[in-house]
Amino acid sequence: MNIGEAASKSGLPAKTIRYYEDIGLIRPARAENGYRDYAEADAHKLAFLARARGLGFTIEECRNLLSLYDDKDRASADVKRIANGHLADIDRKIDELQSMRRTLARLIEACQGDHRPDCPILEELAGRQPAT
Amino acid sequence: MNIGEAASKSGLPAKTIRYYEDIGLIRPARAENGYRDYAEADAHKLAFLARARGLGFTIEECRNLLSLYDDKDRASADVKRIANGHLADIDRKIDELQSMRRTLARLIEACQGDHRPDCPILEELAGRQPAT
DNA sequence: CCTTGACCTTCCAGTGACAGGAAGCTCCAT
DNA sequence: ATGGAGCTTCCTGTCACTGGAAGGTCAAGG
Repeated sequence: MNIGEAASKSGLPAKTIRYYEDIGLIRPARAENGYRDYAEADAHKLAFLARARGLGFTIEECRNLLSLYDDKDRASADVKRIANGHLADIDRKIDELQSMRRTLARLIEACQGDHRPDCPILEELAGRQPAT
Repeated sequence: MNIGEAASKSGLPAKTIRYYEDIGLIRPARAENGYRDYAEADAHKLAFLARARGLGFTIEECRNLLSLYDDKDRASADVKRIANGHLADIDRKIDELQSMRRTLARLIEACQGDHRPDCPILEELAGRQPAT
């Protein structure tokens, strides 16, 4: 199948699929006219990549997951290790965002938001210690 | 003061401070020897930027916040609007991460993580409907 | 047979917010 | 005079794409 069909089957934009080829994630055959020619297995891998990326795995993690997917002698422990690493990344990001959220919400709460210039948000950004 | 001192006062790397100048966030004077020469007010602005970036504001939001900071006739409503927009961004990111987290944690839970190849994580990425 | 338009190809540039490093200048202390 | 720290500019790379230009290919309709 051509890239357009692979794109609609996998849910990835054609541009992205070409990019994945550039970086060596997938290697489709070529038809005589030079068009990329995706087998069903390729389309499955693309959908696999789409789901893995949707869970936030990096491209390198995807590369590793894909090679485990291809390896029928893999150990599930290897997959789990990658997933646990990614889970830890996610937890770190969530913590960071929640910390930002708390501070920001507190400042917004304290700000009148009217026509006057006085603003606790700017004051804190400017370095004034927040009122305890 | 030179860039090194501005860096240690603001907590930003010198590289970052130069970058901020490149994109027009801050415009320090220049000494006769060509060195950047930061006034106290510049150092305060850099610290302001460091805190705003630490709360996750984008550079463009920082640019707007900084111009409000400079504008003694600002309306606090304008600051609050920017902050609320950013809060909404943060909430969206948190939601997305938590959704990833839920799926990932469920898959990790289901995976034995031993020497055998059977792996619910790979199965779901490969498109098998998860057992309900 | 010709045209039209959809689809495909490659290549180049830009995104956000920096970080790393090379080559060279300046300053201060010894 | 010299050594080293600190400063300068400029170029490249990061991550994961996205947009666009210029041009080749294919199937349908006139």
